[in-house]
This record gives sequence, structure tokens and C-alpha cells, in this order.
Amino acid sequence: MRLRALRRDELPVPAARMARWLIGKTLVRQHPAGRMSGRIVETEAYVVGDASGHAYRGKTKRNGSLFLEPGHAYVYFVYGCWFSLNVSAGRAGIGSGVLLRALEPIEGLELMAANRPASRPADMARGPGRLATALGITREFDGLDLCSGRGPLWLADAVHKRGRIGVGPRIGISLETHRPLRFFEIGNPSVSGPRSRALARGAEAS
DNA sequence: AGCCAGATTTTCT
DNA sequence: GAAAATCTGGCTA
Repeated sequence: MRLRALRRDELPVPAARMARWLIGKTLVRQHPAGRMSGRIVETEAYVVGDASGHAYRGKTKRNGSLFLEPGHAYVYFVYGCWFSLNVSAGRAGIGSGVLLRALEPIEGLELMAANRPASRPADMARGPGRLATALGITREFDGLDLCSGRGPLWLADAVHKRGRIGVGPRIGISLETHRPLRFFEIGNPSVSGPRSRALARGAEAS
């Protein structure tokens, strides 16, 4: 399968636009044993001035990658067990990002299964923790340039047309919970949360 | 299908 | 010291 890498100059800013735009695009994980890839079907934007964002209180050792130019990886560890992958979404020096919440596997399902057994393909990378585990993403990936078109992790163009995009409130946060900054492909079984949430229609259509 | 508790460690208050 | 951008398994219906 031929994949075209996304260029930094085509990534929309700010974060809310990028989060919506990334739906349907491809995440590529080049592993020594082979390639894994998947369609991005669910994202969340963590925007400037957002009290629920990790960059809210300024730059620290942990969140530094959020302040890189758009298109860099920010990987952090949560709940004592999981990694989560974000794409930096603000211009250099601006701390904001897009959390990649779920993938629909395209290539390398067997390789993912070696990292994380799942009963169905749709469950393999359904949720941010599962996504990172399935792809073998750890802290070492923090700060990677995802627009390089090579290396262990990069972003590529869509492999086929995407469906309609739903919008809703973000998951798992306790501040700014009302903001409609979660984006997903409506009806896709790889979208996390209860099925009602994957079908919920947002304010925006595709 | 939905609710709940437990796991487990980093980070900042 | 508390909370955290989560997941799983076990329970109730």
C-alpha cells in the first residue's frame, strides 16, 4: 500500500481545526517486524487557554512537545498504566495538541495483536490507551516529527474517503467538559465509548 | 448495555 | 498527597 506523508505546511492550525481535519487520515507505525497503520477515526482538541489541557499552566519538562511546531508527537503516561499519543497543534512556542483517541486498523493487525490481543479488529485501537499499546508507542516517541514520512511513526494522507464527522464533548476530563472538541467518524465501530456516542450526531456535518 | 472498583505511577500543587 | 486526556473484568438487569 502506498501512503503519502502529510507535510507540515498542510496541517491546519489551530488545534480544533486540526483535530477535525485528521479524521480519516492515516497513522503509520514502522516497526522492525513490519508496518502497522490505521485510519484515525476519533480525536480530541486541547486548545490554547483550555484548563483541561496539559499545556495550560505553561511549559514543563513533561509537556514540552506540545510547544513544538505542528505535527510533533507528545506522548505521556496516565493512570499508572497507559500511554497516550497527541499531535502538537500550535505554532512553535504555543502549547496545544490533538489527542488521537482511536484507529481503524488497516495494515499489520497481526503485529498489533502481538502487543495487545483483542477479540475484534474494531476493538484493537479503540481508545487512546489501546491505540498506544497496539502500536507499541512509549515515552521514547515523545517529540518525534510525524511529518517526516519515515522513521517509526508518521502521518499519511487518507487511504479512502471518510464518512461524516460527528462532534461532541470530550471524554475523561473534569474541566471544560462542555466544549464540543471531540471529533469522530459517525458510525465507525472503532470509535471509543458506548455505541450511542459513536452514533451521536454533532453540530457539524462532513 | 450500563455501572463500578481496582490497577499503578507520574506529575504538579 | 491527590488527581489523572484509561482499561478490564465483574456485577446488575
